[in-house]
Amino acid sequence: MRIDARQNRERVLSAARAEFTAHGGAASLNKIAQRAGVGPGTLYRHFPSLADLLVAIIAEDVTALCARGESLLGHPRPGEALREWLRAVAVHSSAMRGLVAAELLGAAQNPALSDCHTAIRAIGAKLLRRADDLRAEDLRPGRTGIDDLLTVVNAVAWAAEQTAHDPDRLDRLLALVTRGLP
Amino acid sequence: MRIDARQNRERVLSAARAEFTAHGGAASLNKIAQRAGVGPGTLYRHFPSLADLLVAIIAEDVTALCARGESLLGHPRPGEALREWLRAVAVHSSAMRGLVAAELLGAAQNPALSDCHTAIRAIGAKLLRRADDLRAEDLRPGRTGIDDLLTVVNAVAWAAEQTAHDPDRLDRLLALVTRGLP
DNA sequence: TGTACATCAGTGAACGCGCGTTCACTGATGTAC
DNA sequence: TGTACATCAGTGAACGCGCGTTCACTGATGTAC
Repeated sequence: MRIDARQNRERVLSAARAEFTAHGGAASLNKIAQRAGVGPGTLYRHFPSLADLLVAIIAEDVTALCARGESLLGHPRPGEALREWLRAVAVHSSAMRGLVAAELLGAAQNPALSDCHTAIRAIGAKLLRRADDLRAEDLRPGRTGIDDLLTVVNAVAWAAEQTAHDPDRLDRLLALVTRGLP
Repeated sequence: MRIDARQNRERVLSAARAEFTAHGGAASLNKIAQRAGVGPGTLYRHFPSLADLLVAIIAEDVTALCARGESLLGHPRPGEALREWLRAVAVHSSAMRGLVAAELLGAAQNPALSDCHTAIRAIGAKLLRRADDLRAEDLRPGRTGIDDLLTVVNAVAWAAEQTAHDPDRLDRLLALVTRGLP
């Protein structure tokens, strides 16, 4: 890829993050291009659809999230590891006015985002199983599955973004929601 | 109010419910008018802004929700009463693709919706306090407040609407979230 | 009860706007010699 | 190393579209006599 092309791609991604953060899902592609200092045609050359743009933005974070999860698999206290990772998921999902949470929950409709969702789910399932194993006597059919757990974490991440900003709220809601976990 | 005016008002409200249910926050006022069989001017005469339309729709449900809460204050098992009412809140908030949940969480920005939010909060606080009182020995500074509780309930109601429809999901998520409540 | 009229709700074409998207043209980059 | 050229990224005016919103006009309703 040509140097200027790569630079423009980065500038578009950066502008898109800013616009999505400012306006959530109502962000405009023309304004993203304008903020990036490129013409709309340039934006389209790099990202044929809005979904491509979102995937590119989200994918970077998801990679980091999965790496974090992998390393937490070696944490001496599995329950704590799970909570720490769920908090990282929530922070990630809070981005861009909760747009990330909304997209990930509806990821089934979008093949590219679906990969992100699958990756998160996989590492989350490992962390949850490891935490569960420590008290195997509690294993019961109805124990929380990773899908419901991630759905709830995404939900509170989104909710925390919808109201006036309160720095402690996300942690309070997460505590409420993960109460009863190993 | 003239008879035909009242009929049109009802038809607009009904069409709006249908359009919001189909398209969430992306519903179009012109299409609502079209579906109702009235001109756009008629819609504007009854509801000068989209917020007015939403408030009118939501307010009806909120009234019923508060009445339900009041009657549940006489329920012999306060904890069960609280859960039952929270489920009713969740069902209400799920309406229109989660738009109701989103609006109620951001209600602070909208005076009219804010009244709905306040009414719900008031009856919820009563139900929660009644449930808490039964085990007063557990009263601790960090016990869940009604605001966080309602936020979480709205959050899961919204989340349940974002994904493919699974009739059991809402109840599972609510159970997860209210685990640890009196 | 019947009729004439004033009121006000309803109409819908039309407006301006910003959106997503296209494409003929320009020009910078990287390469081959 | 220097130069000529082919490639392909960038440009941005322009398009069609559907949106929210307006307003001069029509007509139904309810009332007064």
